Amino acid sequence: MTERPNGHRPTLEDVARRAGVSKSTVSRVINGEPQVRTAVAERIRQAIAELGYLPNQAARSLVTRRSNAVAVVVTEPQHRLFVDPYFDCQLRGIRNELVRQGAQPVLLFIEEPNDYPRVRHFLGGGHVDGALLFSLRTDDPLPATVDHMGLPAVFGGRPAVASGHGYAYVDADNRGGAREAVRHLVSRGRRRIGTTTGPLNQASAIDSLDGYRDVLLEASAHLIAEGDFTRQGGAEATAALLDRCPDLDAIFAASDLMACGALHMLRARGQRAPEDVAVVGFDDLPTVAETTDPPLTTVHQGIEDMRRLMARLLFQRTSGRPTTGDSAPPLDSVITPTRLVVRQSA
Amino acid sequence: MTERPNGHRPTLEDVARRAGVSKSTVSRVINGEPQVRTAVAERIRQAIAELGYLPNQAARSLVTRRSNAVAVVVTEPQHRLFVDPYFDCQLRGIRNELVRQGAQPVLLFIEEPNDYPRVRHFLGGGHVDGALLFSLRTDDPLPATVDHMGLPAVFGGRPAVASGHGYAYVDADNRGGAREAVRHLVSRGRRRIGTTTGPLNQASAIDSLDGYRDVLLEASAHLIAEGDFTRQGGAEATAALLDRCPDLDAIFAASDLMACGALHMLRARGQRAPEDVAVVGFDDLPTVAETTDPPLTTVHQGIEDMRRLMARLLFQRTSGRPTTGDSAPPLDSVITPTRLVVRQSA
DNA sequence: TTGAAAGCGCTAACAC
DNA sequence: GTGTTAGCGCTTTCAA
Repeated sequence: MTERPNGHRPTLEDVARRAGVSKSTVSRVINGEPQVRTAVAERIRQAIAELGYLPNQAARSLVTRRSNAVAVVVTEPQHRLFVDPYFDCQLRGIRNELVRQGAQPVLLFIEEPNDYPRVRHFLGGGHVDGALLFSLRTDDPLPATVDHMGLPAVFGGRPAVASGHGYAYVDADNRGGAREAVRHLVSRGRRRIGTTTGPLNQASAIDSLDGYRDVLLEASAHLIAEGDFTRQGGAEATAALLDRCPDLDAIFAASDLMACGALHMLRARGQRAPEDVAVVGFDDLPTVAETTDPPLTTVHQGIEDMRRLMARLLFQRTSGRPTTGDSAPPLDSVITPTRLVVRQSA
Repeated sequence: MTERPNGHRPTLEDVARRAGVSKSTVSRVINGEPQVRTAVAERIRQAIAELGYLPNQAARSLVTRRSNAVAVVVTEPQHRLFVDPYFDCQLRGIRNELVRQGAQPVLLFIEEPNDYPRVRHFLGGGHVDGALLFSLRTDDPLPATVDHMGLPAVFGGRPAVASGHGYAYVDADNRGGAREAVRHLVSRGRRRIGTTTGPLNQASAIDSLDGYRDVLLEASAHLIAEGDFTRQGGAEATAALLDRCPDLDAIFAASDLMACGALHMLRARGQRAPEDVAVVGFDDLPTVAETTDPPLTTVHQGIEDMRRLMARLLFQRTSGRPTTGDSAPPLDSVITPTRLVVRQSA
C-alpha cells in the first residue's frame, strides 16, 4: 500500500505540505493551469507521484458541479442486450465519442421496475453530468424524471412525450424507411405483404408500422404480427403470418434480427426466399444483413453515427454549463435519414 | 421543470426552510433515523416531494466516504462481450447480488490502453465503494492500481500477482476441472487428445492447460492450439489441430463456445462427433452446452453463483468500513469446485 | 427530539 | 506566480 501520512488517502493538503506550497498551487497544477513556475510544478508533480495522490472527485464536483462522467442508461433486460449486435453497435458509437470528449461512460441497466428509484437517485445525485438513454417504452418514467431534475439528457429514439421539454433525441426516420422498404416490395410485384413489428409500446416500432400502413393503406390486421426485434420473435411472428395468410408473398421485418428469424422460419416451412416470399429487414447491421442466406435487403440507418451524434448533442448541453437548470436549452433533436440497401432477399 | 427557489437544484437547506426545521432534522429523515417526531417527519417528506429534492451525492460522500455504487470493470473488447453468453451470465449474478445489497452497479469497459488512466481516476476518485474486475490479462496493471489506492476489490479469476496483496479473488478450479475432463476422455479410450486453449496470457487459460498436462504428461506441443475462448477461435484452433494430427480422436476445449466451434469445424472436415473425435467443453453455459448438436459434455462451473459470491466478498470488505486503507483486510479468496457433466459429445 | 457548528477535500475569487 | 479565504451541500458530534 501507499504511504498515507495519517492512515487516510492523501489529500491536496498532504501534497501541498510535501511540496512546500499552498493548496491552490497544487490545484492549479492538477488542473493544468499554466501560470505556475515550471520548477514548482515539477516539485508538485513529484509529490503527487510519491504520495500516489488521486483527487477526491466528490470534493471536486461539489464545487465544480461536474463529474466528467456520463451515464448510458439501457432499459432492456440484460440478457437481450448481450446477444443483440445492435447494442454492440450503439455502444461503440457512444463510447468512441464520449471518450473523445474526455468523459467516462458509465453503463446502467434497468431490468425491472425496482431499478428506477435507485437509478433516479444515481442520476440525480450528481454522479454524472448527463445521460444518454435508450430503448424506452412509451410509458417509461425516465424522460419525465430527467427533465424534472434538469439533468441534460439525449434519447436514442423519440420518447413518448416528445415536445415542450428540455431534452433532445436522435432517431432514424423509421417511418420513411419503412415506407421505402414496402414500396420496394410493391415495385417488385409483391401483393400480399405482411409485416413483423417490434414491441408496439416502443415508438420506433409504432413509427415503422405507420410507414408500412402509409403504403398499404388498407392492409388487413392479419398481415401484421407483433414481435420484439429478436430473431426468435421474428421467427414466431413469421409463423403466425404464414398461418394466417398462406399466400403471403413478402415480409417487411422491423429489424434485421427479425428478418433473419423470418428467413429461418420460411425455410422450415418449405418456402424459398425471395422466390416465394421476399423479405426486407431494418437496421443494416453488417454482422447480420451481409451474412444471412440470402443476404438481406434492408433499410440502412447509420446506428453507430447516430449514437455518436447523441453523445455530441449531450456534450453541447453539458459543456460549459454546470448542472444548474437555467433557461431552457435549445431543443435540437435530429431525425437521421435512412436508405434502402438492396441485396438478395427482396 | 421543478420549482427551484433560486435557479439551482434544491438543497437540504431549501427543504429545511420550507419545512420550518433545521438541516440536521431533514438529514435525519432522509437517512431514516428514527428519533424524529412523526408529524415533523411527515412535514419534511412533503417538502421534499414538493421541491423534488434529491440529495447531492458528492456532498454526501464527501463526508460519509461512501457512494453506494460499485464498479464492474470488464477488460475486454466490447464487441466480444456482446456476443458471448458467458458475460451475460456473469453480469446477471453480479447484478442480482449488488442490487440486493442496495448498491448501484456501474459498468466500465476497458478496451484499449488509453482507457486505463481514465478508469483509474474514476476508481480512485471515490465514485465507487469498491470494484469487481474481470478478464484480466496476466500483465494487467489494474490489480496493482486498486491495491495501491486501497480500493476494496474482488477479482473474477486469479490475478497474476496473486498473493501478499489486499485483494481477494474468486476462481473456479480450472486446473482440476480440466484434469477431470481429460481423464474422462482417457477413460473412454481416447488416445490422441488435443486441447484448444484460451489466450495464454490469462490465468484461467494457463490453469486449464496445466490441468490437461497433469493428465497427459508428455503431450506433444502439436496437440495444443491456442484460441481465444470464442466460437470462431475454437474452430480455427481445431482446424490447426486437425491439420497437425489427422488421427486426433478427442479435443478438450477451454470454453463451451470453443467446443461449439470445434463441433462445427469437425463437421466441415467430415469428422463425426463423438464417433471420430470426442469433444469436451468448459463452462456449462445452458444456452450453449444444451443446444449444440450433439449436446456438449462439459465441465460445469456455476458462473452465476461465483459472481454472486464475488459481490458478497466485496460487500464484506466495503461495508461498515469507509475508504480508509486501514489494517490489511482478510484475504479470503475462494476457489470453487467444478464437476463434469456428461452429455453426448464425449 | 431538535438545533448549532464544525468540517469532509476541493476550487475560485481575490489579494499580495 | 502564489497564498488566503470562503464556500460547495451534506453528516455528525455536541448542546440544549
